[in-house]
Amino acid sequence: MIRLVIAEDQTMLRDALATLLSLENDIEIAGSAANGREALDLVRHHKPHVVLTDIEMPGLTGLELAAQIKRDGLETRTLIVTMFDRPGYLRRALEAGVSGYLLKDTPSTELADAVRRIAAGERVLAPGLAEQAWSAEDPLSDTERRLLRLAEAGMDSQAIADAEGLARGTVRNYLHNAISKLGAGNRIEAARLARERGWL
Amino acid sequence: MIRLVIAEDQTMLRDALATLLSLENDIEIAGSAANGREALDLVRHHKPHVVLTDIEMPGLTGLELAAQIKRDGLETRTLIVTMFDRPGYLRRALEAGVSGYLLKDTPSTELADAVRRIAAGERVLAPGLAEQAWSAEDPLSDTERRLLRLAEAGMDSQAIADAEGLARGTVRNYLHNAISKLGAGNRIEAARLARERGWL
DNA sequence: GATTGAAGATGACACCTGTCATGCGTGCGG
DNA sequence: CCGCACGCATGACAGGTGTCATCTTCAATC
Repeated sequence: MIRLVIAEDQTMLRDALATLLSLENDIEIAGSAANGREALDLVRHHKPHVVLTDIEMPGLTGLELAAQIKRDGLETRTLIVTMFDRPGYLRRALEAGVSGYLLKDTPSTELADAVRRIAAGERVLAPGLAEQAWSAEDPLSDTERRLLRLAEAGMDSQAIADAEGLARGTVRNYLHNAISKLGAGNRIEAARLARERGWL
Repeated sequence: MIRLVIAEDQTMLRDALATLLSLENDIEIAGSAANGREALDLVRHHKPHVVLTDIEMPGLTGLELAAQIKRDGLETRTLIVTMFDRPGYLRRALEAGVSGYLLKDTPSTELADAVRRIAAGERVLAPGLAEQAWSAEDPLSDTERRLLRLAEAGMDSQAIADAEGLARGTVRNYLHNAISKLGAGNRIEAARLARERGWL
């Protein structure tokens, strides 16, 4: 019997997946969580064989959840199920030590099978994503990424500088670096490109 | 027996919902589609009592699907299930003549009930969204909306002017109008605000 | 036919951005 | 210890942006 914890912030999908998987004879749902923090508590308490998790969740992302489970030294393996086929995400997922990475447009019939294979110690990757994973390294530094996110929200250089305790000119330097690394023409395009590639 | 067609572009959620709802004794899945065009074909062919559809789908959106069903004079009622609680969406949905509007973080247990009530001719709205619907009218003109979308992608005023056959100054005037209507500080913030409210 | 109003254009001004050269500390490997 | 990269800052310049007053068309309306 495979013990499974589900973490997914969309209630409807979470419920549906739980119902679906509980129909399998060899899978038992130990619990389901609407955010990463709850999921971590459930994993620590139930020590399931597999945790099936979304990436983008309030509080703690699925990637951070996976990393924390590793750090705790738990045996629980992580299966990421996400909407995004952005190259950067898969790379960061593998670095976080996940055992599987599927897209939300995988047929649900393959899901139970993926859970079984992961419980058995195999690695399951969405087909066609494997090579793409190492295609382009994320060129952004942490600071560039952080400032780009603020710029994306519409803050001007001065506002970003105030928020980050930097000088206005320094903010523009960082954004300039990000823009040129990404081959963009301005901060808006840079943010868009970075987001498309999963670097934001 | 309620005949139901499902339209949802995420395979996993589509499958899961179909499985879930087919467990109900009084509901029968006549078909499921991954985009609006397919859904329209299925509806025209099967004439189901209810079509459960996402909004954002490739090709034909759920709102356009609902409007087309009305135009065809079919009896099929539409139930929108979407991620977004943007006020503009609900307003446009009601204008398109839908019978129900639920969010994807509704518990899936309420879904079958919503389908039944819609089949019975009732109207089902996500709680708390009802009043919000008419809260803020979309203040943007079509041109402002179009130019704002281009600006959002990172194009500068000159590039937008070239693309739209306008003068650079005119583009800036339109964006200025959009910015001030939305109470934003610049075009980036304006685009973000408009998108959050469902006006883009 | 005169009036009104919307859509688009122009020009001017202050301010913001992108770019680049340069300077200053701090820490780290040789 | 020296050098040197790195993070951060400064100043300057060209070009982009936000704002506003004003003008021209052109179609709708009275």
